[in-house]
Amino acid sequence: MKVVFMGTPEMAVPTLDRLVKNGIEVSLVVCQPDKPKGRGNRLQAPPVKEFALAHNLEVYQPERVKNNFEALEKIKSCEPDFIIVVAYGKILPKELLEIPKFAPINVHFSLLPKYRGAAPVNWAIINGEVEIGVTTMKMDEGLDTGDILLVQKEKIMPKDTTITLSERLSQIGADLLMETIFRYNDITPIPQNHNESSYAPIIKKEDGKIDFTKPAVLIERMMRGFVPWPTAYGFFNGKMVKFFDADVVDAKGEPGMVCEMDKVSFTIATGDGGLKIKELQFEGKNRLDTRSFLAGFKLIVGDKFE
RNA sequence: CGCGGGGUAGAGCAGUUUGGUAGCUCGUCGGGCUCAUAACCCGAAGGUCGUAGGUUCAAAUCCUGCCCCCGCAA
Repeated sequence: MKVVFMGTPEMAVPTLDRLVKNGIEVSLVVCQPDKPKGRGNRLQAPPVKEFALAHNLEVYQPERVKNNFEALEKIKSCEPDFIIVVAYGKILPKELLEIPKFAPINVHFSLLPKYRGAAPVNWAIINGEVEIGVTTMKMDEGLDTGDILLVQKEKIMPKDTTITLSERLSQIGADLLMETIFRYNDITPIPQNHNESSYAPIIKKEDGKIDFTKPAVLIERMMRGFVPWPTAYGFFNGKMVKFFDADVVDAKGEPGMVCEMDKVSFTIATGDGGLKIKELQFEGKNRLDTRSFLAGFKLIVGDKFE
């Protein structure tokens, strides 16, 4: 069996790894171009590229795939049985989807038709869902609208973050994809019920900004759903503060105000309930547990986060 | 050379502007107290102040190179 793999971030790596380990011929790995990242704006290779290079797979990083004759020809020349797409990052044109002998297959990290789009894991956590999953589908031209092949559900645990949940889902996705292509001829594609669809739009920096007049339960979910980026953040004396972990507790007070404090923790009042902070990070500082933070920071009851 | 903050005891910080005794809140160890506590009291150990040079009678502090960490922007 011969495939072309298209994917970019960490979450796509386990599936590629599984393909290689199962002896599938991956004749081409397509991912987004290296982008300037971090301090110094150095170019950084996406995780899929790192993996591919480490396993001597050919890597191709077109700026765009739409109206890109070269890209089409390059993929076509591989004569793939399947094109496997896991979090590639771009909508793929019809001409590309028609290339593989059997089908273009997408591994999507939600229970379709719910949470179509770029950030299903983040939004599922933020919305307080108790269940998510992985769906493999036969791709069409729409955004995650293709016919469903296989589905695997997964529980969202109370302290799950996008990171912990993504790790699990990416492994589940790898298994599910293998099963999908091995059993492809026995699987009957099921059209999605488009009336029940919902979208998980791409996350913006601003989405992570905490509004302390909102309920504590929602803010706590933001802390888990917006990692590793943009994180749930607020401000203190003009400095950005990121919050990573908190317990929802009973508390009353002006939203944003520190309403309770001891030597190891402090509680911020919100529009409904309080947040007993357990882990946070001030701009320019390291990420700290609250106990360490309070050892060196003179915080008092009445101080206000915005 | 994209912008900025930082590296001081096991942790988190102050001290650097104005060079001159190593400080704070914890933790650790020993002892005491209490029905009890991430409580309180007494005592102790623990530092080549990131690193390499330079200036100086004297450097955590001033100058230069290098290493590492973090926030922003993209």
